[in-house]
Amino acid sequence: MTKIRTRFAPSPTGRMHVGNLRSALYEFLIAKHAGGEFMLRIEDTDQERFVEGAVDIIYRTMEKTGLIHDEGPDKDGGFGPYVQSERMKTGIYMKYAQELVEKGEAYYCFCDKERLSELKSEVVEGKEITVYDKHCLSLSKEEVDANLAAGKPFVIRQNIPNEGKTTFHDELYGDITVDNAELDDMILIKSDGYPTYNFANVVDDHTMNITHVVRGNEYLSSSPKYQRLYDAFGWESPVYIHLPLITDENHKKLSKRSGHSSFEDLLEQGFLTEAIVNFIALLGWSPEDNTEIFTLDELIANFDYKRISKSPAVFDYTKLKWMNGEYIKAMDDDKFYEMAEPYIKKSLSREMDLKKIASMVKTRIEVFPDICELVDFLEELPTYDTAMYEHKKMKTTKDSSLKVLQELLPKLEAQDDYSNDALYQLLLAYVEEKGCKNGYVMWPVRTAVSGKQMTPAGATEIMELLGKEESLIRIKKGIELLKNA
RNA sequence: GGCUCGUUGGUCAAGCGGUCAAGACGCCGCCCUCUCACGGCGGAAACAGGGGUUCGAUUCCCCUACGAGCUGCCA
Repeated sequence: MTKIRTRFAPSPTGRMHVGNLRSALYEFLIAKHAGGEFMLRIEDTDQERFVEGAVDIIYRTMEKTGLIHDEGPDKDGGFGPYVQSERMKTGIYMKYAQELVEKGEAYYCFCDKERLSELKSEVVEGKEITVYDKHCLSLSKEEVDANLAAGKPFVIRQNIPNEGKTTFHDELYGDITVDNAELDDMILIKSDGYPTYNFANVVDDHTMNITHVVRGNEYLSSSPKYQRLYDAFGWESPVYIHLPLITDENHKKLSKRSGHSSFEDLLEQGFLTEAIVNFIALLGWSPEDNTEIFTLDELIANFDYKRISKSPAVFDYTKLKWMNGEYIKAMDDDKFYEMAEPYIKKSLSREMDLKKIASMVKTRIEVFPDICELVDFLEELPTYDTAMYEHKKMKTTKDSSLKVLQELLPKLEAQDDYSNDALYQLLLAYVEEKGCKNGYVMWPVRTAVSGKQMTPAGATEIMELLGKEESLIRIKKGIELLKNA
């Protein structure tokens, strides 16, 4: 049995789309699960869409996510070059295209734009659909040579007969058969000399010994054409695994408009790399048991590609957030503090125990930017409505709150130890004295000291952070507000 | 329009002829509690429709509906 070889073959056109990242992940997992090799190939045959720096994004993303390739432009494994524009310079694509021409499986086409536009076309849903009429297939060898000698621009097209059927096999979808008449003579070599994706892909996958071709579902309907190419060359076709689409909440192909279509978008929104990888692994695949949290190594161990789903999956941002929260909660405190610190500092200029704040906030966020709105009240007491003092469950009213705060004020002024424990004891003693519920006094104090309906900490913890001076200022402010209410 | 693929709760999904149709997110309720969160417990919520095949269909086949993808000198 030969070693499994998969490849990730992105086009350097910008950010790393999550669909692409998932393809890379699955390609990596399929290879690694079987102890095989995972290769990176850059498909830059479209010079128009090439984006400067996009290749770096690809490298960076793969390194960050841990999808380490065994071979690629930066790691020669003997199958290079690994960049299609460089492969083109070796003449490989033209050589194979000409082989097909000789076999009658492809032909030179000299039709210009004008002629092409005269072809009968049909407009469906705003899209123009034209089918090439094989006009140049009838050109004689002499005519072709003459045109070539004259330097006439040309493309090379695949010659697909109008009769018969073509079948290919997909591991997930089974055998798929189409009438050849449905397949048009696609272009193999463009007029700029570059191969099209369709052709380069087949030539490269074969010459680079790729055993399993893993790609998005959008290629399913053109696969018969690729199959014909393999057959024409007499090459054994690879194992095909087409992946279900990832869609947005409207069930449309995930696009930039969604705001979270790329890996970089998600990082900017405060997601952890591990959580993102974990989440997208589960978009279209599930393990035998109900496990949902996986490290990359665990994914490698458990990934069985036969369990990949066939139907499209909606990218559920809410669940991603939940999963990110799970990763945050599982993080050790030092690591969490390190990552949380910048966000805490962003909304706090006062001197405070940042570590304490970090630990308070840890179980309350899903994404790091959540921290800001959680701690902002520590910086400055927000303006708040005195209606907040009324709480049914705590049995508090504005009047009762005023009374509690007024009675507590002298005690708090006399108190020097503003540690959480000491403060808590002090308030508890007052509760016992009054014979009321804890909340009856905690609620107004917390409200006065935070100005918020909910906080990531209790009243006394907040006072500890704030310190005596600021705590008293806020409580007095509360009393003022209640008096005027 | 044609072709291809798909269709289990709102979402991710298990299921691969006989189940009270898992689990997770989200939602709701209760408990815990110095508010919220965490944690614990519980709840509502699904096999697109119609024909077959079968003793028996969510599972197999066909049709319809719906959805998506492709139909580029883009990948």
